[in-house]
Amino acid sequence: MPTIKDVAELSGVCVTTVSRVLNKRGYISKETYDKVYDAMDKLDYQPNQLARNMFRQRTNFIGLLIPDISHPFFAEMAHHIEILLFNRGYKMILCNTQKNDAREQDYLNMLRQNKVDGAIVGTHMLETSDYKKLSLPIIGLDVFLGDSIPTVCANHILGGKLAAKPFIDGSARCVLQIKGNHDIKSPVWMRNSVFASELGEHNIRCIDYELKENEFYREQYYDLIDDMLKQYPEIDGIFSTDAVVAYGIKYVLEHKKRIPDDIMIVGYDGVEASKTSYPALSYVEQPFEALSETIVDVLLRKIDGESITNNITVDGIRYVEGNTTR
Amino acid sequence: MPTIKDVAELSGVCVTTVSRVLNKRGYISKETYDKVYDAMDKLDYQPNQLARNMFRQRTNFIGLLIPDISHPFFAEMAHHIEILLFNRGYKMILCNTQKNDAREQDYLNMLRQNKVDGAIVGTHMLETSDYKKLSLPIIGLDVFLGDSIPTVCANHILGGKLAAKPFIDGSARCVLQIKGNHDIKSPVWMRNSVFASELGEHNIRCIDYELKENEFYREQYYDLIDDMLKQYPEIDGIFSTDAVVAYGIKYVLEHKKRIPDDIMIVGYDGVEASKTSYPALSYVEQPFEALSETIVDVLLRKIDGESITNNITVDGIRYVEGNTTR
DNA sequence: CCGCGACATCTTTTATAGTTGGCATAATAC
DNA sequence: GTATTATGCCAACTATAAAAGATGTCGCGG
Repeated sequence: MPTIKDVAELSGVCVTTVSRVLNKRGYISKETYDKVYDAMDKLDYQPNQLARNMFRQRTNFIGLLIPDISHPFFAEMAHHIEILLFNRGYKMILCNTQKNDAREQDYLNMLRQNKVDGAIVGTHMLETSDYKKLSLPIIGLDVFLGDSIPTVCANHILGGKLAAKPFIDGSARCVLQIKGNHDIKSPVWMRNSVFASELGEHNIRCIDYELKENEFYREQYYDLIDDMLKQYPEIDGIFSTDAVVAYGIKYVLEHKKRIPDDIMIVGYDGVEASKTSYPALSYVEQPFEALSETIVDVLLRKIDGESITNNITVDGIRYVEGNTTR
Repeated sequence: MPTIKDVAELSGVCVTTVSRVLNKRGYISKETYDKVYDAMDKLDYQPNQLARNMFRQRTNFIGLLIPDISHPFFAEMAHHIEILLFNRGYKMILCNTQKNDAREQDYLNMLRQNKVDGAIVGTHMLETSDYKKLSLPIIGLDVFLGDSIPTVCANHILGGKLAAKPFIDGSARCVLQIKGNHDIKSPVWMRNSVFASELGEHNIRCIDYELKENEFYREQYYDLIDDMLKQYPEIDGIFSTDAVVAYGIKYVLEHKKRIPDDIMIVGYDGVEASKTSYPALSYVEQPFEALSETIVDVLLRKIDGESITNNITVDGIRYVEGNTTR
């Protein structure tokens, strides 16, 4: 690989002059400029970013720490975030923690050692103090990581209300709510409590099932729904994320119950699965683009030195009516 | 951020000794070793990888170049690849090209400039020469990138045969095959030609539709199926990737046709969608784990200097019988 | 026509944070 | 007395950036 030195030699100037041509700094004569560019073309020279980064003390790398990229919610977020970061000159290091705290710690150390400029964190098994001491611009995606770290999330209070309404309007009597594992401190659980209390106000029974920490493998969702519906045959509604209710629809249809007549189903998120289901799923859609824009915007502002510590709720969550509700 | 110098001062030894402790090189007494580690703990010291990488001339970074992480096939591959890379001490830079050649070129330049040790490429809009001149260990994931770059893929010839069999066994008469855009040089198209010729041998008509270059937005699949089924009402079978046939099932059910009695459907890939569909999809499953293992293994061997240029077909593709075939 | 400042152009030097090799210098062990 | 262990010191090295310095040219006033 040619270095700036090779370019300097070939074009007959000193290294600094080449550097100044590259960075458009100081005075350069047209003649020198052309000579340098000719040499760079001839050598197919690409400046070494490692050296640049070392000097500049910044890398334009951003870490994305999530439990699992194969989960559609995170894949969708990663998709949008990557586009926005790319457009603003940043590169993304993908870190899947697999909900494993050792991996999470390893990745955090790696990110520090590699001097990433910032991180977007959508998981945490570690203590908030572990994040605080990173002294790195961080944004929490749907997770609380401590006082000084802003959390960006959709309006999950409204989300919970929107999800409850079709069950209320459709006169449900007993709704199964399958929730994520609440050991993680996250604003998304708001939707679960709001959902339950909204139902309660209308005297609709709400059966809560909280997924265990290791119950995030999606193959387990089907069996879980089987268990719950056998234990509570009176259930006539299911509310959970798209990924879970996708198995719910399959289960209900396979057991010859009618949707929405016998059982109503409402999803949360608005990923691919909600668009391909038949009957068409009624779901609460998260504002993926707005979330991503806010996250990237706030993170880059933090990187540029702005002090932002307050949590941010992004508007745009909405209910999409399908045929799984009455 | 503390540097190796700070650690040296606090522990009362010289920088060289700290470096020796860090890299387990030369003679170090237990006493010094402990002193240095104490100081590192106190300072919360993390070695600067930029400086290390610069000296070592390698970064342990791998670029993953794919069209779109929100596509379930790539999300699933990325998931497995990331785990394998992490376990072997490598980090992943995620590069979504969005099937845009300018972005692809930008990303390739970035990867060179940042001195990644290698790349896994699952897309290409550029010329093979653009990849060749990178002089970087690269593995093609389901794409041909030129003579010197090995391509890893599943056995798509067998895949095509497996996909055709249920249509033959179920006495289909006219099958719609929706194919990806063939402008990209890829071994996956083998399945399409094998599929068509297998059907041909049994006098089953095969209507091919090739997606246009810009027709990879999944929202368009539904309308496309609508068009095709209206144009050819005699169609009694559909074969395409899971992502496409997910919309196919929805469409067929919405139009009150019966699956598999009126229309048989077979998917390809074996992503999440194939597991949640009702009726349960019959599909050809790609060996995601074996593919990922081979890709990572071959790439890391190339990085370690082995010369590997031959393409590799991974075994393990199989047909999973569901209820969308007779 | 000379002196001086302003400006253009390019070079020298130092810095980024770590690794490594060579060599010097002890102390300890056998 | 010599081999081994342990550590320090210095310089060279990775590829680039930038502050400071050197040199040259030009215009203008005296």
